Amino acid sequence: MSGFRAPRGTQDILPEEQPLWHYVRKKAEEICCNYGYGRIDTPVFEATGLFTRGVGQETDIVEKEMYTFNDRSGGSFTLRPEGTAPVCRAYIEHGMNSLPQPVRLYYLAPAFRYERPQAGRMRQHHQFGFEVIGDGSALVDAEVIRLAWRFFELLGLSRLSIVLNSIGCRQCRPVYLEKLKSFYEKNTDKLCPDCRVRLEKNPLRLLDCKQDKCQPLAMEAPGSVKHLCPDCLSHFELLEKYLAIAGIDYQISHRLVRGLDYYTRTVFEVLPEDKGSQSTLGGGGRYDGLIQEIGGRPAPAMGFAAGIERIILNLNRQGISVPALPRPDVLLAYTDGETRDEALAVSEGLGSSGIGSVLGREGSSLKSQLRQANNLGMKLAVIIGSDELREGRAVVRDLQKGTQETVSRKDLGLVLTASLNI
RNA sequence: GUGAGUGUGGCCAAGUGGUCUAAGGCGCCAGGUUGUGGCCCUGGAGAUCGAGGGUUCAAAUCCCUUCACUCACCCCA
Repeated sequence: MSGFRAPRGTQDILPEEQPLWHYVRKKAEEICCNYGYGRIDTPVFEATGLFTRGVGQETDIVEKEMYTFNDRSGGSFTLRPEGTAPVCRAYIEHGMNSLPQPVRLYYLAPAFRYERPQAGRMRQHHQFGFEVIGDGSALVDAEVIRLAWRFFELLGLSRLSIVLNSIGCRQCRPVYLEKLKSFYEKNTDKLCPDCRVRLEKNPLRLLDCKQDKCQPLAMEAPGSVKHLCPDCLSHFELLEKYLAIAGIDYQISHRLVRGLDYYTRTVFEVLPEDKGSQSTLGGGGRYDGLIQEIGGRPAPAMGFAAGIERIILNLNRQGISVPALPRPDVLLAYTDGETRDEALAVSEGLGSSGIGSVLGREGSSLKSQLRQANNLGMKLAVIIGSDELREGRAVVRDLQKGTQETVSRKDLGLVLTASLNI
């Protein structure tokens, strides 16, 4: 094993894995187009401040996971750790608030976080996400959840579930957090060490602690839904109604909180049945304050992002097979320099009529070229030897049936098209 | 950042102090007469046994260090 390897937490996606990747991306684009979303691609790095302000100074992402560097101008930049803030930046930068609202955008892009890799967690991973900006209606919340759900359905994944919660807004959340803190303060002796820190720093996180000793407390702790202000409550009730109409099942969990500071009101996740660690397939929520936070005119928004690596993990676990990618079915074999030149010309000719082909390896015997054809899984081999060259013919060998015929080279395109059912 | 496990040719893998200048399988390459694959047969290429140091007459095999990978915690997609 020689010196260089892919950096820790990154991976090469080899040709044999590409059909899965292609499948997921294609389904994502398909469904987004149907729901009226336009694709957006943003730079792989952004000004660091976009994330420290947008995602939140207190989050793990900003505190310890960002790939930040200075370029030669001295400016500080960061490899995108998540997709929402950049999309919002683009929305503001391009004046999309003067487009008909809401604006619907989706993206397929890599994201980078400095973490210890493990199953389903990479330093470079890939997200499929979509955002609806400029409409605060619960109808939009329902739309994002529907789209997320229908996407997984379209992929063929089954036995997934949606977990839903509302964590309130600037008005009601502080009140709720006080309630939560006072509940936990009465029970500090029953908390794990981590949770004692959380109590001060980020009380919401107390709720999703996985330590056994914290479980009972988290179950009993006051839920945010019971402490929503009237506006947030009616928003949440409307969302439930819309989801019911759409026929989407979900469970409400007051223990669902998400790690990014920008969420308001609705938060949700999509989980597979066999919840291991790092199992969340995707998550999202409403972020009504983000656009303003990063310098835009206030605009409500709602979005979702899924991890493509985790999707593929689950496609594999559920044994879902995906279509193969197109590939040539013909190998052109030859026997010497002159026939090689002719084979090259034939390959070009076939290519221009839409028939892909691969030339046999230079210097290989005919036997060896046919072996190559077999190893490559070719359906047909076309053999041009000196006899064929002289007579204006070619041998078309069917590698599956083991039969062959000699045809005029003028007709080769037609013969191949017929045998390949193109 | 913390904890555990693993590390022998592209892949799987035997070997736990000398017979290892490392078995076997897959894959790859080539041959099995005259221009023809897939099965079979034969041959070939390919490993400083993750790296560095130590113990020993002798180490892939023991000790130390280090790196990487895997899994889990944390957190998230």
